[in-house]
Amino acid sequence: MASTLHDVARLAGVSIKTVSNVINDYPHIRPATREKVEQAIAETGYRPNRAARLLRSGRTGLISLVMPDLRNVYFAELADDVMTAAAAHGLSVLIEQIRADQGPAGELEVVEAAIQRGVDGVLYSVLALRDEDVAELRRAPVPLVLLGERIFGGPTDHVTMQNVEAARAATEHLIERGSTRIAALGAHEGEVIGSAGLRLRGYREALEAAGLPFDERLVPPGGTWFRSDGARLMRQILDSGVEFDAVFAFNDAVALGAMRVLQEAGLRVPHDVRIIGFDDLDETRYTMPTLSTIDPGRRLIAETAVEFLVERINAGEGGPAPREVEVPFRVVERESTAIG
Amino acid sequence: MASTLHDVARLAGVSIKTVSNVINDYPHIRPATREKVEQAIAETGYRPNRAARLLRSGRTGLISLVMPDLRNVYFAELADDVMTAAAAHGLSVLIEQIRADQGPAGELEVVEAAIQRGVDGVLYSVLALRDEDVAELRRAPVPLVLLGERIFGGPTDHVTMQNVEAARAATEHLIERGSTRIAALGAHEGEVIGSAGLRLRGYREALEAAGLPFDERLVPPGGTWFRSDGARLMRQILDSGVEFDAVFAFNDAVALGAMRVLQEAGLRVPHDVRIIGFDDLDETRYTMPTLSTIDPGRRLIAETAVEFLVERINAGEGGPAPREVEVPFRVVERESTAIG
DNA sequence: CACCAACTCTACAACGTTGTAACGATCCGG
DNA sequence: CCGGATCGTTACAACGTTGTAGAGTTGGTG
Repeated sequence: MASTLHDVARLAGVSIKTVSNVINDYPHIRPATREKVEQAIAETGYRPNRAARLLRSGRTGLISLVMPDLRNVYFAELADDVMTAAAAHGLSVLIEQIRADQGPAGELEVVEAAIQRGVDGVLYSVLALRDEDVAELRRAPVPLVLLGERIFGGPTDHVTMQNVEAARAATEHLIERGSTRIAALGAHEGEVIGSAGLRLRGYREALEAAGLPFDERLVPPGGTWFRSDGARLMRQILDSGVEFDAVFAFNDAVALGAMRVLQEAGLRVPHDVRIIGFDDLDETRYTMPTLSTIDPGRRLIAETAVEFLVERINAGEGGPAPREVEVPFRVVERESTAIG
Repeated sequence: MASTLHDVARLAGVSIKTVSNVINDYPHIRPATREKVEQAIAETGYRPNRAARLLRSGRTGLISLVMPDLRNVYFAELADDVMTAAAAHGLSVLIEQIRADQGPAGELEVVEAAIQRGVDGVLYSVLALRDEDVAELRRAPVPLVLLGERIFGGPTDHVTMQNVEAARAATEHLIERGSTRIAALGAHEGEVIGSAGLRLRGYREALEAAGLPFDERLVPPGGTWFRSDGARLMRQILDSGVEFDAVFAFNDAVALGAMRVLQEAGLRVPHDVRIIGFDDLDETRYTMPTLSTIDPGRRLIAETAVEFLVERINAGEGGPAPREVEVPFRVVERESTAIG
């Protein structure tokens, strides 16, 4: 059985409060007493009971991270970044996964369940939530910070990447190198405020700015952004016979799936088709060829979001007005978009 | 402010204990009372306080999963499987990461910290722990189940893959196809009971059985099994000029890093060099060429481990003697080891 | 030397929950 | 219709910790 303050106090011949004071560095303690207590602590192997501490302070030391499937490497890396940032604040992370097939209602349920778990706060990387669902979040009884999507004027803090600008930059990167028929892989039909919608917008903006036409046949909708989706969509385009000389994939996994299909079809990257992804996953440095991509500032997103959440937790009810932060992105040029 | 049993009790006009009884499905409650209480719970938005529960009863509905870096795709997929299995038992999973540079002492600290969090049990996927450290685990005050490594006669339940046998089968797979100079990537110098040591043993057994010599130059030590390690080790072998016609990588990430370097060097897979990995990651189906690998039975490992842990948690102090389970593996043949 | 301030320590009450023991009410068999 | 068993509910204590209030001691000042 683990020892408690009582055991230590008995052994040291003082009250439990004095032991507590020693542990919490209360200033007014005679050196002799402190030493006695410290010896008793060492002797009993006392460790403070976390549950009791938390009960007293009303905290759990736990935050939830609600996000899509960990099998998606981007989110695994995000989870890693969040856990590292949380650990720096002494927090543990409870991960709750959203499945793509749940839809907005199911997704809100997961968030709800995460809150029910009894955590100090929730980080929420939106997957399918729509603008009109956001109001639901207002009722959350714990601090909530959104990651990764852009929802304007929401009731919560919000840390996001520059989806539109980055997608535009990726597309421009291809255009600058001479590509004019650029396929976009990963669009979701009808979606506007999700990553898919925003990246599609960036893509269209770049085309427009360059005076290039938008061709629906180059933007087949559908997919959950796994490698297999990239492969499927690429095959679909090849089979359709539509002409193209570059690919902007909405994430790296899709890009890699697509690249595989291109190579299988005898097309050379970047000679016949240039391709750029989005996310800057570790593995994009080791593929054949290496993949150009967008570094969306994932680590900074994680750190900022945890920072905000901790602030909100400490602030209690009040706190600053909802903040909206966009972290900077970077175009990472590698072999898959080289000229020639 | 979050509501408590007192608030609910006041609203429902009963004692707090009755509310507690309703929540914990105590059988003897009048339907009318139950309904009153449930309505009050809904009205107040009451959520049990985890810390108080833990303090009183020692249960939290939380288990820890201590494991290496999520960036390692194998572990991300394992975490997913564990979370799915845990959810089926109504448990939430707290993930704690071990860093490779922490060493055994740091690793035990993470396990210790995980226990301190106040969880009902711990799943522990060993990274650097050595045989002599295992004794430390005996003192764990909560049930603990080990995953993935083989440590004989430990004090805990243990669910593992057939590292030696699978590695041997992978090597034999290459030998059967005519390879005789097989490089092994991912060995850790001096390690014996970790995955690296066991897979190395399987490799050596296969060579021996086939009457092939063991050549140290084909087994460069070092690495944390990321893609970059595979690339580095492969480059090292190429630079050394030693002859080889096949590669057995100790995991898929290493295999993919190595494959990239081979192709860069103008070697064709499988024509010039055959290559097989280990883990059966999703992406091995989409690389160019597709990667032959070992399916180590990851999902079954996760399910079995959670099963064992739940049993131990419910059994309390006693329970069955420590169990040792090995799940079956499978050689997955793809393009990278084709003949010709 | 009286008195106030600072120092050192302690008793007690909470935090929110659940186990224990016990209460009155109801039901059943004889 | 009485006595014991069961039902439905409650008061109280306890889990291990920390905040509050205050007691006793020491030291310095007028």
